[in-house]
Amino acid sequence: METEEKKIYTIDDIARELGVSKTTVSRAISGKGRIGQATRDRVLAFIKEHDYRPNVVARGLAQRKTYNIALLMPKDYVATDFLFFKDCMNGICEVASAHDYDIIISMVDGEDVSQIERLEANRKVDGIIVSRAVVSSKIQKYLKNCREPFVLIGPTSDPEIPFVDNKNQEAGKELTSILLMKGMRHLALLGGNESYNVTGSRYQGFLDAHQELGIPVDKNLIFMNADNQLVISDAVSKLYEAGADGIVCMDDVICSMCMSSLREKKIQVPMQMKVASMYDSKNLEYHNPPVTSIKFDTTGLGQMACIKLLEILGENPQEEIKPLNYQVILRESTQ
Amino acid sequence: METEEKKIYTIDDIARELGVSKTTVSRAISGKGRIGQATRDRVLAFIKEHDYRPNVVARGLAQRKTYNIALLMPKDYVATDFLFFKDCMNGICEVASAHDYDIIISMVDGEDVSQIERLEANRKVDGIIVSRAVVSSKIQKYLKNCREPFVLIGPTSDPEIPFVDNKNQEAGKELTSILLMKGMRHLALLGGNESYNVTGSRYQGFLDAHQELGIPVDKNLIFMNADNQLVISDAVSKLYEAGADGIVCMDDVICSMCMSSLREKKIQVPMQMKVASMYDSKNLEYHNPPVTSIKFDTTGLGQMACIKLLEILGENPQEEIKPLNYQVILRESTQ
DNA sequence: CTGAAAGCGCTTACAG
DNA sequence: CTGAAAGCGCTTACAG
Repeated sequence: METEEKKIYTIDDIARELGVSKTTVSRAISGKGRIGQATRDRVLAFIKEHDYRPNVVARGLAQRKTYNIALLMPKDYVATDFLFFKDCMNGICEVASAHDYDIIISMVDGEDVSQIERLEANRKVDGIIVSRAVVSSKIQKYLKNCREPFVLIGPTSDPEIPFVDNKNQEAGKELTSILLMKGMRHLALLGGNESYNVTGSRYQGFLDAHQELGIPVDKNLIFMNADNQLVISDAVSKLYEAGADGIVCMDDVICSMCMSSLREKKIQVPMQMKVASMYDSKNLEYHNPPVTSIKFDTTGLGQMACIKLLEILGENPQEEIKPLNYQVILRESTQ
Repeated sequence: METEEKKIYTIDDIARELGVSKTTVSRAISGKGRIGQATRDRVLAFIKEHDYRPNVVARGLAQRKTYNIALLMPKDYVATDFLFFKDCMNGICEVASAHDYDIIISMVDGEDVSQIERLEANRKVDGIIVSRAVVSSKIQKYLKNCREPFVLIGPTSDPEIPFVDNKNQEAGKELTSILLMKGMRHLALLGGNESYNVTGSRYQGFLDAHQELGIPVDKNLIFMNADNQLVISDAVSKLYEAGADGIVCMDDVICSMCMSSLREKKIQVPMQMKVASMYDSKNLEYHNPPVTSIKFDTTGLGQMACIKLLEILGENPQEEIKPLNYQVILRESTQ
């Protein structure tokens, strides 16, 4: 009686074959509404036997949901961020699919909001996850006027915006503490752009460690907005002359530039200068020498972002909200 | 009269306000079916004025389409592939959104087909693009039994499967030929992971060039699975001692690691050793010296994959089907 | 050229 | 506990 090798059942087919109403079938599947145990079992058995899967799109239309989540990614990003995005996406997809949501990706070109407009107009998603590096204040402002709920990955200064972020301050403190405990007394800091929140958090962690151990911070060894080779090269010369015994870099890119400055100036690492980074990347692992750094749980970050969004969407994610954690990895550069 | 600041119109609202039937509105929008010019203009004007956008999900349900395309990505991939996936995704998304399709990503873990099963069961996509590195024969077989149409990015030996691919073998042959014609006679090869198809194609290109020019290949200079700094460093020492006069690296990451090994060992490029890469990246361009390599049009590859799938889905992509090409860029490293 | 009606495959008050 | 009916927002034969 089947037309093809494998018939796709609808809820109507099932209702007819079982001699019940489709209301009943729907209830057996969703678990909502009262239904007799016997009836439910019959329906469920039939469904299992015939491998019936409800049409998610039709359900979505009736419920005014899509079961899709958009992930905003930057159209262009530097190689260093690759690991971050991959791990993050894995985390997001994992929890999304566990809740039968799918991820629609949208590539955002700089501050161009046209792709976001399109997303909103098409109404194919229930919410948006905005990944780090897409988050400019212009984009944030645009999103707030959107009707779509959203979650940011990365810091935000706007208290109304839900976000998830790494424990930058705690991690920065821990890394710094370890260096201090290893005996360094004149730590320099190469900080990133001060307009980023993450810069502030990491800086604070650096200060916290000094304070806790009662070791003074030498302000002359602190260089913020060190986001290009020239500034860094200059800073490295100065801090070396000022007698620094170690350099804490706020991220892997700064650290790479710092390492090549040191190489250029023939300052030996770790003999003449220790180096550590507050953000890990494969690069640092393979540097010569390998660089001590903090490894964040990026997959976990993606998971948390998705969980948070699902909560906003009214789902009840069963996943435990584990605090995001990190590891300090001590490599040759601080030995 | 509006409940919210911005009312979302449905096709019913428009029909009512305009005193026509929703059939008419639908026709004005879709352009299908006969409709008077005057009526159409009225409808279109109203739509524009009120910024009406049809509900894509509802349309999909009626048309039995989803306007979604799945992109299968490997859950884990090495750094080497990062640029490839990014560019590819950009190309795919570009074409897709020009045709009002969205991309749903699905992370495939090795040969685990459960994510593909889920995609199929949920019926949220009209077709699938399978990116390189996901394509195992097991996955191919599974997909052929799926009801979803699909296109592969990367090579396949199955003539029934639609695919797009870079001309890896031809390009590898061309690059190698040029080096041989420049007089090198002892070319070493640093190859990637042998489980990837692309590794085989590039290796074959390397062999083809030698064969065509009647120059023997020295098997002692061939190192496969050279995907980390240690292996590469070791290989570089060996091939140098074995008298190699040039190194062909299968991709940009291998090449970067190769270059830093050479620098460490104080082997001068290009004086003592020529270096070339079978896959370009910004890195290589900015290396010191800049490295000769093959530049593929990866964005174009993604575009073609999407165009091909859209054709299979019965769309009429206006994009021109330009043959995928590559450039050999000769830089200082082989001079 | 235009419209009433049925349908896509579900959900969900409402009534019994 | 169960079902008939209306509805989600569209499309598309069919009839005029």
